[in-house]
Amino acid sequence: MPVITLPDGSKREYAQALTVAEVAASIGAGLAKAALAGRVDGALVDTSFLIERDVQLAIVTDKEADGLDIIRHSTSHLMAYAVKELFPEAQVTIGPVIENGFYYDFACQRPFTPEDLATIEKRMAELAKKDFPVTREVWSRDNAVEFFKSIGEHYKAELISAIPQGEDVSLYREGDFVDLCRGPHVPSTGKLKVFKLMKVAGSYWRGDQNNAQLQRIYGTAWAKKDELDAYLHMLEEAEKRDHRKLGRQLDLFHLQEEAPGLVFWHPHGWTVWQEIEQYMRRVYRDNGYQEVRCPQILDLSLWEKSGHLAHFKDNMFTTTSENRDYGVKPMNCPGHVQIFNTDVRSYRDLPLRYGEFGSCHRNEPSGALHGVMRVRGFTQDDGHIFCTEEQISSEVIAFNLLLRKVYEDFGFTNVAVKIALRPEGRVGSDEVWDKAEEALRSGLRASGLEWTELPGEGAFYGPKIEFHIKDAIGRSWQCGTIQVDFSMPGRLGAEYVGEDNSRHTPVMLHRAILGSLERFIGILVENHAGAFPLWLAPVQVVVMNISEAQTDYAEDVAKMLRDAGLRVESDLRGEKINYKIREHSLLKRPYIVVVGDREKAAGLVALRARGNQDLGQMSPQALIERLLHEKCSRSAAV
RNA sequence: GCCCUUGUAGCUCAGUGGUAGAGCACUCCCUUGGUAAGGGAGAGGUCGCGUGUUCGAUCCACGCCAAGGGCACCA
Repeated sequence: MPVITLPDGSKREYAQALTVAEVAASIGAGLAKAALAGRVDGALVDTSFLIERDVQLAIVTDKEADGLDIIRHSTSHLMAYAVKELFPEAQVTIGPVIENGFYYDFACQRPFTPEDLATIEKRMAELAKKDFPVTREVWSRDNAVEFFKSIGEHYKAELISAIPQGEDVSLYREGDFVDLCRGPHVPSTGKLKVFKLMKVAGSYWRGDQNNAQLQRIYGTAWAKKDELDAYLHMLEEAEKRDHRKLGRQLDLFHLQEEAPGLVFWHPHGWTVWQEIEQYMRRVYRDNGYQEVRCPQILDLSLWEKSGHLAHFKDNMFTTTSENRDYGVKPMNCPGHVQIFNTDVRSYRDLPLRYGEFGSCHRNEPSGALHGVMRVRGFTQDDGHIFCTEEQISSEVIAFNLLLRKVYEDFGFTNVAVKIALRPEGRVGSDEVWDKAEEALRSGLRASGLEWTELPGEGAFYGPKIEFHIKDAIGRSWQCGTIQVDFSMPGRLGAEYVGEDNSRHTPVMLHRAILGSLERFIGILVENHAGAFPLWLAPVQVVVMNISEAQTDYAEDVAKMLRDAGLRVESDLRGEKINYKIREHSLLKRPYIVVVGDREKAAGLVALRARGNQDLGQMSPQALIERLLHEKCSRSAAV
């Protein structure tokens, strides 16, 4: 007779086998009502699961992450049910849980419109209200295939056919709807109360663009209404800090039809860029890199040799002159190798590090473009380290440290590390890949970092470590990378003379900290919602007069600040002080200096900081000291 | 590249088969005001581009371009 151990350690003995739901009911009516599923010896099961032996059991409710996932999963089935009722010709495929919600992919001739979403959502609410029991059935694989074929669900039949013969599959039934699913699901549709369909999109069957195009409907689902509201509010906030919107509002950059994926940097945006570039230039200098600059176009034969042409022909811009074909540089590495090759290098020269603010062009697919985050013309803080195999580990360790320091200076501390391993299409033998992958792992181990591994995601010439940073609203972006490359130096004829006085091929490490300047600035804009820390702010302080009588004094103050190296704007227009303050506050200027008769008479300034902070009066010298200190510390407002 | 949606003034957006409208921004005038919008006047648009249907197209149809949301891709 089963003895059930609950999460608090208490044990309950029952006279006979019983379901999770019955255990919940025996504990209390409230819990019985809240029960969405059970966790039996760590495995999630339906509330209908029959317990026949001694187990550890937890009743899963919407208070925990697993419960919410089950709600989301069941909501995706509910949506499929509604779609099948409204559009019987649609075929169902898969409908997994994702962050904050779920989606379901349908094969359907008729495209779903935004209006359809409202209709589907309404039907879902009706079906939920009917509180259909959601029941689990176990079928043999072959019967299931037969069944789905018979009801015209060919995608489902294909999915089940992939399951090994002889295995059973589970089907879930709610009302008139049956779907293949591993489960578990909520006990009845009435548990699904808080959901919203978000958008329709295209997708591919099994994620392969050679397959049929499906229609995906995304939805979000929550345990409580206020959680949904909070989520929708968060999305609104995210929209407000969209870099494309802020880029226009703050006059940082623009894009236009004639130059898809190419950025026009305006004076304010370029100021931010320059500040970052100068900072990174110091990083190069202080860490043993020599800055270089290579041609924008190179004879196609070089890209053939490097292997880039074979892999990325369709994504390269080319140009022709006097019967010669050139490739616009999509990468800086071959250029750096050319510089390396201009001299006989000794093992004593290694590691040799080159850095470049490398302007690259890649003809990205039109659908991939996204503001300044994914563009066709971009600039990498690209560096290449020529070294020996033995030096890889120490270089990886040093790079790690450096990257963290840089990210911290920009206000990013949440860094996720991933290793992308050998892809299917690659150059080099398996032994070389083994060596390269292990070199990266050992570098991370030595740095004391944790990482996750991404099989198949590496570059064609080598594995890479990727550094992803999280912005202020929790989105993750890949920025930094370091990649081991045993192939390209050999392909491009790079050599050094070793201690043994014979020639060797160096290892090449490709590395970038920011990734692309364009993307990094986009992330910075969104992370700070346009309110740049003082050292990056395009305009650091605005000086304004209250009336014409203080124009000269305001100009004097502005000059003092400018002479101290600060980026100053003065606003001496004959507008009311309220109006001017509002305008510059909306532009997120860090500091506003106001001078009226009182300040002029006393030789002082009144200081106002971003976020409605009145910092009172002070002398221009004290102001300068304060701002210079904050600027150098790179911290947010002191 | 694929699917869906969108494209009207500098920006945000209304609108109509009979060659267009608001708010903000802009220019000028009045106001010289002490910490987030003072008042008045004015200027500003080949309605993304092209072809077709029509007596007539910004509106309808088709094609193209670009953007947005996804998918696929990302050296």
